[in-house]
Amino acid sequence: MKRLTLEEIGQIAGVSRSTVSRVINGHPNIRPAVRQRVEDVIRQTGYQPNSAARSLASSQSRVFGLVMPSLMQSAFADPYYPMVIQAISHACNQHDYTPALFLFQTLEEEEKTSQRIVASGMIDGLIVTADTIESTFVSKIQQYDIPFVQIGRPLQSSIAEISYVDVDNEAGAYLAASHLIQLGYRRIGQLATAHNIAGAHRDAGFRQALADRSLPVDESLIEVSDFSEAGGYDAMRALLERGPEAVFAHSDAIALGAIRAIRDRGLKTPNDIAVVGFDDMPLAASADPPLTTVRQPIYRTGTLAVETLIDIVKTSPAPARHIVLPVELVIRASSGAVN
Amino acid sequence: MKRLTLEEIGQIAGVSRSTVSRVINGHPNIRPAVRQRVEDVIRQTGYQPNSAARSLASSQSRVFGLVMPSLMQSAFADPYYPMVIQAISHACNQHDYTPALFLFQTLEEEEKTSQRIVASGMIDGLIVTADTIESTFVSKIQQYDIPFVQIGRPLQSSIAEISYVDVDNEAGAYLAASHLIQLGYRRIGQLATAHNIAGAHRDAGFRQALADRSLPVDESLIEVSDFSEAGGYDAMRALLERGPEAVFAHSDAIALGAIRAIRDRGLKTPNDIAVVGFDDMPLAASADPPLTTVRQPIYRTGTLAVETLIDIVKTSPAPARHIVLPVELVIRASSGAVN
DNA sequence: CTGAAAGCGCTAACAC
DNA sequence: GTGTTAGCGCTTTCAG
Repeated sequence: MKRLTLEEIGQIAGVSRSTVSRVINGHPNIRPAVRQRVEDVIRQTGYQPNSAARSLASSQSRVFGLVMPSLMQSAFADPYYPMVIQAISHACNQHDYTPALFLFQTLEEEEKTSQRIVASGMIDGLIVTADTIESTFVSKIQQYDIPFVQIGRPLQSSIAEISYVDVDNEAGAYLAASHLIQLGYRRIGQLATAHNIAGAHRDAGFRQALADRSLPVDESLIEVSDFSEAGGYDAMRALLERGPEAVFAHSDAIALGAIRAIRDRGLKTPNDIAVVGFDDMPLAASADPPLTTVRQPIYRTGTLAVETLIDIVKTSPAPARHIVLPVELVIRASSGAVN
Repeated sequence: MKRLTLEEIGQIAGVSRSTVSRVINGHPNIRPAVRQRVEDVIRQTGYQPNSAARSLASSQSRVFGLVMPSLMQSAFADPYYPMVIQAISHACNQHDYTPALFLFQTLEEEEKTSQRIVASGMIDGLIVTADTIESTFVSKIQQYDIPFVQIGRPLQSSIAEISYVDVDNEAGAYLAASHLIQLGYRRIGQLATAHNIAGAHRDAGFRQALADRSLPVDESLIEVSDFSEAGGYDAMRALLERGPEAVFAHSDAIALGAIRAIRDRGLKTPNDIAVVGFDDMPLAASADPPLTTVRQPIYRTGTLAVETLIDIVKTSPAPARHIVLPVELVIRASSGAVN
């Protein structure tokens, strides 16, 4: 079962290799009868073009890199990334692209590997999830002329020239905080995430909601957490000392940790302290109590990242694309709005 | 900043392209002075060989495919897969391989995409996590002559010719059950996973432990669950009707769900019902109560899968490699062995 | 509308 | 030890 070549397919079909190539690549101007014949041979032989030869001749690999820079390992505990990855994988399959995965655990690994991949022509474009403020990865790849889209919003300083797909974190936080305010809570805390841009936006939305009702922000009611359940637990324990009536958590995992901390303290959610999360992960609905949360379209984010990248690759050079997806508030029991 | 070629590097260094190629590929028999000169030029220019040309000439892509066949989406909720992926990614980076990710949500997607990748020569080898008994993916790729290793044990029927990396599920379950028996529990239940080979092995180990103490297995104390926390919750609720004194759960997520079900029923772990899990995920230690569980080396599994595959690719054709990693019982509060 | 021919950038005999 | 040369299998002008 030796692998066939274009030439051989041509021989069988009685045409030249150029014609076979044209058929495969969907060129117009092929006599229908010929096209038919060639397609039949391809189907019968199960022929698949050699991808290395294709890349070499066309300087297109049809491979996208999916990059998650340093320190993502912990974040991997959050189901957010698995979900994005699934979406990206599916979209790539759909469009005959192959997603290559690059996770970096150290800066050294990032340096060495990224150098290898961007310069070897192995990759047509990059999807980067670089939400950490400190990450320098994006500014590094900007120097190469490889197309890329970022998931999450870039730093303000370079936002104009970078394509991204993000959700409206600010509006989501605004919704969450407004909801709590409307329910009558006043001492509203925040379990916030630092070092990431989404967190900054959520914080801004939160503050805006309070400001719009002329409510002061009590800085002592803001605790910083990582994205884990355990982080939320610890942060909430600290916050408990200062007697908040309600908290807005920057992720569902954090919110779940907070609820556990509240329970461990002998208090109840939402009766004693109301909780709102962010994400609307599957477990939010089945939590105890079910979690009021800001739903963000995670899967759609991944899909759009791929589609945007394809678009950029196709029309490059192109102006940067900026996509911000809407979010919605899902009201459940944990905020005290429903029994 | 046009991309350089071997030829040009050779020109700069004053040697032929072959010599440069030899230097890059670490051939012996190069005059040290020449090697030095060439390496300097490469470093200074930041030259990276074109990977398509390399693949074409050498028929080696240095890309591995990481395949997760159908129905994995739900399993993705389990932190097991993210952890394996991280390990694989890291090991690939280490060895200058690129991991390409293939998740399949439908059989059709699996069919189309796998056909494309195995036949196009884009991939040197495959790492397959096909633990579902029903999966036909492995038997399909066996027909191509592409090297692959499976994570988890293959079906008995084809185990001889397939390379795999697995953990000793049977021994782990045996350890868990024996632990409970030694603590004096007799009505020991199981929250089992169906349709997967690891689950079958864990079930076997569980039964063996009982058999070795001449204890009967009460089939009514075995409930089937999926791998999620919610699944464990539901299964435990059902099991509660039949009054088990202890349960062995097939994963930590399931165990956590079970503990929640026990608590919701107004009972306590381990006082009323002891619980043992499997995996030793990070959250097992911080659970309430901390979870007694069987620790399996997930990260190591991924690393070994890559290293085994590299070994196979290098020495192909080669006899199948069978690696079974040991597990250990981690005793914490949930089994009632420590206060 | 189709074929011939010239590469794409590299590896690997084969010479010397 | 190092250079010369012939492909790897495809895309893409250029003819006709």
